[in-house]
Amino acid sequence: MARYNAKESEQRWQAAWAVRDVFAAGRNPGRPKSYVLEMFPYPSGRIHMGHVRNYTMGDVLARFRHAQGYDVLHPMGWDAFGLPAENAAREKGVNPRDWTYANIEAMRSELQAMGLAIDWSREFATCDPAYYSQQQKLFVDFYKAGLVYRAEADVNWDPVDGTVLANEQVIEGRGWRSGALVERRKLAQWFFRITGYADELLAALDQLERWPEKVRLMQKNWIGRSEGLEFRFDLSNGGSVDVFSTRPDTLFGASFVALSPDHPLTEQLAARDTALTEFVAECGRLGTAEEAIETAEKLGYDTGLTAAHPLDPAWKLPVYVANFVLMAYGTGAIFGCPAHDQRDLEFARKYKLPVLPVVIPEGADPKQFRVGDEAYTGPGKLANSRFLDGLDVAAAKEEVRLRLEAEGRGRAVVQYRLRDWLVSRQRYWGCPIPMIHCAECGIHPVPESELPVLLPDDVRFDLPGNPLDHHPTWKHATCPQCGKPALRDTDTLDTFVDSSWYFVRFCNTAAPQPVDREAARHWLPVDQYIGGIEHAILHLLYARFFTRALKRLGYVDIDEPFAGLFTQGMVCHETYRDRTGQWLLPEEVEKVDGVARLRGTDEPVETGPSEKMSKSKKNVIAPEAIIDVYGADTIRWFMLSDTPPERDIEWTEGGAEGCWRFVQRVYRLVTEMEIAEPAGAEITETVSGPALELRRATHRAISWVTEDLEALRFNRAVARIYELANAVSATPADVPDAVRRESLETLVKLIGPMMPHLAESCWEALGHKSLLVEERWPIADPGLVRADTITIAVQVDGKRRGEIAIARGADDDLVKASALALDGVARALGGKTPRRVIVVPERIVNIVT
RNA sequence: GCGGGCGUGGCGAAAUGGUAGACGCAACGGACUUAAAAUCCGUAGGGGCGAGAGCCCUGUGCCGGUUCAAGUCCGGCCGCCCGCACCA
Repeated sequence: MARYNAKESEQRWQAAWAVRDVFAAGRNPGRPKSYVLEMFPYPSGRIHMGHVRNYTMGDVLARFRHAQGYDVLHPMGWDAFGLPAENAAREKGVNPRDWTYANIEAMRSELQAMGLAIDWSREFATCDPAYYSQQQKLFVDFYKAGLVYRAEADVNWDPVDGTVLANEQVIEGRGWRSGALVERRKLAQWFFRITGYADELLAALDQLERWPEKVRLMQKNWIGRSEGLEFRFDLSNGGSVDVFSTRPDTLFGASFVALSPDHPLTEQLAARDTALTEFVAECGRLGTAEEAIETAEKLGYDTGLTAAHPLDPAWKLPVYVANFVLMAYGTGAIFGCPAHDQRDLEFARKYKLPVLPVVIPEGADPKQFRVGDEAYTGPGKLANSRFLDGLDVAAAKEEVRLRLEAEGRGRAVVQYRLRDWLVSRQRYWGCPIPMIHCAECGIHPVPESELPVLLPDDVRFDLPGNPLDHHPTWKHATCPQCGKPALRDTDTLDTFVDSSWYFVRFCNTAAPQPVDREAARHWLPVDQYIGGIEHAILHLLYARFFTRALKRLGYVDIDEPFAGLFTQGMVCHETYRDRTGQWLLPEEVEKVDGVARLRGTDEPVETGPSEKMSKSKKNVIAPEAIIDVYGADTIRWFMLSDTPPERDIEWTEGGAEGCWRFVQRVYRLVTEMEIAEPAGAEITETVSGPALELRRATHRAISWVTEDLEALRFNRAVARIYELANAVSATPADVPDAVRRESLETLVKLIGPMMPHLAESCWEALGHKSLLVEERWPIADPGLVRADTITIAVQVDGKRRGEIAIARGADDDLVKASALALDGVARALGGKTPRRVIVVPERIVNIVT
């Protein structure tokens, strides 16, 4: 029996594709283009199952488009800057660059072993000077266009690692690597002005029709737009404070003003008030951990100041410092209206402040309406509010706005939750920020003629802090303005900057400027982007911002980088523990009659739920090991089968074996069915019976698989292919060879994008000299997709009582008569006369009594 | 708390309002084999009747509704998962 040798075949076909350079992104006049991209990997050292799933899906789409006659751009690169390389340097004494490039080598060969249809000529790593030097040019362009600015900001400072951390690197108030309590520090840092695009980024979400609704919603919430009024309270000390409110209509329900502990006025007051200083420190200690926030009591400190009500200067409100007021949102100060805001209510109850309802729900009596434990936030009519009484909420907001604007005391503003993007990192292994600080004349960009600013190789990692900063010579430069000695910026850019435009660079990786405008115009936007949901906000939002900024600078002419986005699910596996509770690797466990034991022993093993593969729980399977045993096609087929691509998939040994069996089965089908008809023969005769059935199954499969691949429903495409394989297996011997050849060649072509090596071997076994990868996608014959005899169910009162086989397009009366003639129908009717017979053509008959 | 998603056989799952469970995994019965593996054929939601062909009842988290017809639409519960979270 012919056995398919995956290892041999895969190497052979990968070499054949490379020789013909079939995946080079060509540009042929008249052909449509398709840019297929998966999120590029961080070169951690080994590919994992998540990569395999991600790149398999993208590869299927790229190959499918290629077969359909598109010019396909399907590139690969490396998101190669970042902390792990530097940590490896600190821990193992290796150079971050050597470590990174060695990892890239290892991972590239693993990806190549998967047989990906990638244009490797466009490969680059973000740590290549050729890439980051272009990024430095972009940074300078951004700076000149006012898209970059430097400002003092409260940042997360890790005192052990001696660096700023991104918000996502702070876990429960501690640095993710050092475990040290993160401090808040005021530091001068570089920011990208993403908030300038907040409105555009929000509005354009509606146009991203081929994005998951979930991601659009997450971005919408993250941007967090709210409209309101910003206005001034005059204080008893002669000063004033601005507040922001989305509910200015409730102004007559105000009972206090509250400042953030970080508000400048708080600082000013604390300088002369040690009790306040202590209160502020206590607020700081409570931290930002989520549970702390959830359970934290509302705490306030009465400053002793009063604020004059903006609509009645005689009315004085107490001014508190309150722990729940955030400096980072609005103005860092609020007015409290306890009746209509839950937080304000809790605060008012604690400090015995008035709770006056000013919005009365429909039907309630303004004199009777009271607020208990829950603030009323719904609609209603204003009351207890002087000239606002009787207005609805919207009208009252408008009235208050007009009054305060007329007095020059307030203005309508739009607030966003989104903050500007802090891009400075006190780290070595990143793109140096090309700026020079001159003590004499200020901050200047490095002149273009002096770019790139290269990372030095001779750095020490045995000292805490930023290696660039304590390098003996690197930071010393000359001021481009006045020529005096000056200092380089020793910070590097957040690695999310690197990944915000790599997809643009792929259009022409050799361009001497950041973007080859002509190539970018041709290939962009990315038609289908595929990656994990974990990037729903950060990377995808930054890349959207970057694209708009690049457009403003004239580099690209699109607003949105990714026309289609698909977020795939995670790869999971059961977890195992031994008697002492230690995690076990799957290969340390064997199952005998469904009972898990430590391999080669009687030691019982506790099997846990299927969870995302992770090193900490040891429930990982190395793709390399699977490819080694079964080959790349088997692992690819597994990733596409059974589970819808957006859901989490569970890796099982049994499933992998099933896929392997199918690989063998297809090969057997092709090699064992003896076909006299030569390759390329046409079906000339009209066929009937089983031969016609096989032709129908073949063309239905083409139609369905094509639709499913278009919609990225890989699991359904797989099921359709199994159906076709089953139909081919069941073919009687007397079916003409030409028909059998058609079904087998179709099967092979449909499998092509998913299991490309197997498909090439089968194509060859069918007598072809060409490469399957250069063949066109099959086209279904519509006449064969639609059967001319169809089976429809017959119901009596909605219950199925039989079925009839009838010609497509048969007259309703004939359908009705055939249905009524069924034994089962007569039995169910039991002599009753039908009141109605509903015939839905080609669907169903329902007889109603 | 707010927002979103999901509940279908032993498991992963299919199903434009129209025959629920396609397809796969696991399982069971049989064939082939000295034996095993591989392969092939067959069974299979649950319950019942029948020698059998087959027939009947019931079934998509729970309760109700719309409809000739509901896994699918509507209302109300229950459970799980994800995101955000003192955002004024």
